[in-house]
Amino acid sequence: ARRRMFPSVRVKVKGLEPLQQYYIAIDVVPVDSKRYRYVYHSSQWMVAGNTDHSCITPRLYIHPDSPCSGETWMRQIISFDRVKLTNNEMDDKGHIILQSMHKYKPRVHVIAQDSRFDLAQIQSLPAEGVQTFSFQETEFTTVTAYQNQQITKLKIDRNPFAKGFRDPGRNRGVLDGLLETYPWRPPLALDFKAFGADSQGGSSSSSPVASSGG
Amino acid sequence: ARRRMFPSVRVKVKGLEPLQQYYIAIDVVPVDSKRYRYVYHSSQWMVAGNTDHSCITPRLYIHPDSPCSGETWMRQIISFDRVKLTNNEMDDKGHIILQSMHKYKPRVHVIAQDSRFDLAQIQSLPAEGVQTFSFQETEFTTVTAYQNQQITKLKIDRNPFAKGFRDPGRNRGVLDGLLETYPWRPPLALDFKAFGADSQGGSSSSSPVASSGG
DNA sequence: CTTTTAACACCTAGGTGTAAAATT
DNA sequence: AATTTTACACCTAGGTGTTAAAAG
Repeated sequence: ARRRMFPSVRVKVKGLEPLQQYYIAIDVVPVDSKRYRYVYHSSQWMVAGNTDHSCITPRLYIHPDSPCSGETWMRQIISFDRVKLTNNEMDDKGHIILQSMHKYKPRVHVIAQDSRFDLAQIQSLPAEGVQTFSFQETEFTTVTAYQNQQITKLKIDRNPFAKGFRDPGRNRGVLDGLLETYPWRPPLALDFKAFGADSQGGSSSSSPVASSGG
Repeated sequence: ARRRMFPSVRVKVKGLEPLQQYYIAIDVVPVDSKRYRYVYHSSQWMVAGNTDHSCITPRLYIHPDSPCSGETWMRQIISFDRVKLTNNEMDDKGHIILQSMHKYKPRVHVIAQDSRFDLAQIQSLPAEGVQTFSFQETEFTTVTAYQNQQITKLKIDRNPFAKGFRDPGRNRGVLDGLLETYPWRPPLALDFKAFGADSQGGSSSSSPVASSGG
């Protein structure tokens, strides 16, 4: 039970040293210690209990282009479209482990390569030389089955692997044309599916160090 | 015009420091400066001209598991099954560039990670801390179209992606059962296809640092 | 009852040899 | 004539939501 995160986190970075080498990584941290349930008739997530996230260290996903010069990182959009989420706490494939029915927020880390440390295979963040960014609009709620039909529609319309479920003809939403014109989706609060069957979350933005859903 | 190398080079390593980090890489060097042609009626390659290889530095393919501890490297068979060969001298994808109708031999490099050098993105071999191995039986001749029907048969029988060309029924050769019993193929001198249409070569062995075709 | 898992059809993405066409 | 390129059908490999079954 592991699926890619979709929409994926995409960022632009500025202000790096052009010749310095950097690793760029992503992790996903809990927003709170609450468990949520989706109330269908009011179309919103409501607190349904407590959970203790305190003892688990989030797994780091190193961008596959790492390490790379500041110049190269700044020249392109950095896309984390291969990040995989799982609800299996025993996962040994290095995927990001999350609990279903909880709220999370991705963080992007820019890590300057430093000869004092062996960053060759980073398992945890170094103490220095790290800058961390996160974006309110990328917050999401994990699920194993979609709770919200708009999410299902967004995924089917946007994820190339879900093409088989697209309704041919007049299924195109009002935003479709805009999204094809503007690669950066405007801030939206969205749920999205990620686990064996689901997860719910939103992602998109543009900022000093911008982030946007794929 | 780029294809995977098949059979792929597979090696076992011994004698590494268990806790030391190593990169393991492969490159392919010319066996001589001759151009060859295949003489069908005598079923052999014959010299057909000269070429100057002297000014080109072979490209290095770093094993995707790099860097990794000596302990981990020694515990598994190291397979280079994603190595891609091309005859395009302008290739900018980092694939290994070879000329058709020439003889080549793969080399495997074991590179100890050394904090004095930045091995994070190796383009060329460092001056120290490298051990290089190669195996006579992995020598091969590059082609763009198969010259030898036995090679075609070997590829179709052994390469999962060529399954569509397998002849159902009594197409199985005498070695098939053996090969399924023993993962290490005995030394064979073989041609094989690798370019837009072809390359010819063999690969297999068992040695202090063993190598075998996939 | 709510939530998770597993099998499934349907896709994307890419690795095969083939055969015909193009190149040299 | 020899060699290379291209389009192709046929595979492997893996990412989708769906659905029914399983689990809690």
